[in-house]
Amino acid sequence: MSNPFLEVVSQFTPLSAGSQSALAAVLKRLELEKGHVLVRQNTVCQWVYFIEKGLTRTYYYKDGKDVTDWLSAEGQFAVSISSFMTQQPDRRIVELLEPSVLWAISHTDLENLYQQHHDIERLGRLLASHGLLLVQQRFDELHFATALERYRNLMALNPTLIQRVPLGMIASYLGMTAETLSRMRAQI
Amino acid sequence: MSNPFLEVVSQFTPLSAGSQSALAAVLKRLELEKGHVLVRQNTVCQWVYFIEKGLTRTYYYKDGKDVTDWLSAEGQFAVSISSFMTQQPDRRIVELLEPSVLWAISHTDLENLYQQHHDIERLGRLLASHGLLLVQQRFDELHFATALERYRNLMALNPTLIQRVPLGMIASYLGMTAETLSRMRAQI
DNA sequence: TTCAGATTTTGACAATTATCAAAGGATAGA
DNA sequence: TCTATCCTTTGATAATTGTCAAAATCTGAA
Repeated sequence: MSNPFLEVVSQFTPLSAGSQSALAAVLKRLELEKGHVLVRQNTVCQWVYFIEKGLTRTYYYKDGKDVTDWLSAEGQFAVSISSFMTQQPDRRIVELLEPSVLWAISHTDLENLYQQHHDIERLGRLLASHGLLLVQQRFDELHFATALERYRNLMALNPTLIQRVPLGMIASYLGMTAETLSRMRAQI
Repeated sequence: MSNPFLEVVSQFTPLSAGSQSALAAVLKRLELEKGHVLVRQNTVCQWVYFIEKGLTRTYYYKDGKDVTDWLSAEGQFAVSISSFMTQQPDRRIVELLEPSVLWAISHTDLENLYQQHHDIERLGRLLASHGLLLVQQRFDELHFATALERYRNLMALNPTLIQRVPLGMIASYLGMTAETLSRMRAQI
């Protein structure tokens, strides 16, 4: 199994040879430069992207201010979740923070695969469940943690992100201003 | 289709007659009094509950303080999500805020149904996806909204909750203290 | 109906975090 | 190498929200 996407997802559930080749047949490999926009504002997200190499940021504008919603790196997925799931436009923008190698599947292809392969439908369920847990973890962190606790948490769980992503975006990701994060970093 | 659970879930995806009866065969109807604990602290959540009538609260203790994580009413589900999905103990407690009529499915039964019925696996995927959207909505709200915005949002989206749930729990659900919510309510 | 206990409100004050502004550093292209 | 631009830091101040305490109100059981 030479495809990194198949390697990662088969850790969620084993896939039959047929399902693997059906998936491989619709996967598109992309090499894109830093700054490339995967999903434009207020459009329908038609693709889900698996990151072989690189880094993506999902963000939106709230009252004119740039809010970093999500960051994804190697082995993870980048997508405007609500838009992909509902096939409705969404304010979320997905862009590359680094030159990246991605594997893309279209919504249409994925729906067809779900219809035809029970094990791929299962994979979809497990990936959605896993995504739910990730969002819940971030929600918990925001729910009653101080700015310092949130920063410490990120340092513990994902220290490399702090080196790869500009401070202002990390701050926004953590729900605080760049000034607050800068001060926190100074006093640790 | 006289089962309220089947009526609601069939809005996500149509189920074959066989899948419907297989689901009906493992569903257990429960009538429980207010205050009943569905999921105890630090135990594995073995059941997912569909609410025909009533109201549940999911909460946990953070630094000795009671944090209301989620509220579910008629037509929704109550579960300690991460515990149910991972089958690991979790700090979340699920209790009834009102006398309730519930339909329960065990994790084991559900896994078997997923194996045997592609359309139930699909239902699971769609319910997980839908849950993901709900958590994401709450996350967005917490991310860069003020306490007043969050309260207004709840009044707009779910005004009945405010009448059915004690103020202190609503405040915690919204990520603020009871005093702050009380003051907000006074000045509107 | 009455009362004990729980919940909500109000007040005074403190802590946290945001905002605005300006200075200091880093970075990439000419 | 130089410079324009962007990013980060620092300072002063303001706004928001939390904490602690006490009073007011509500609720349910005897």
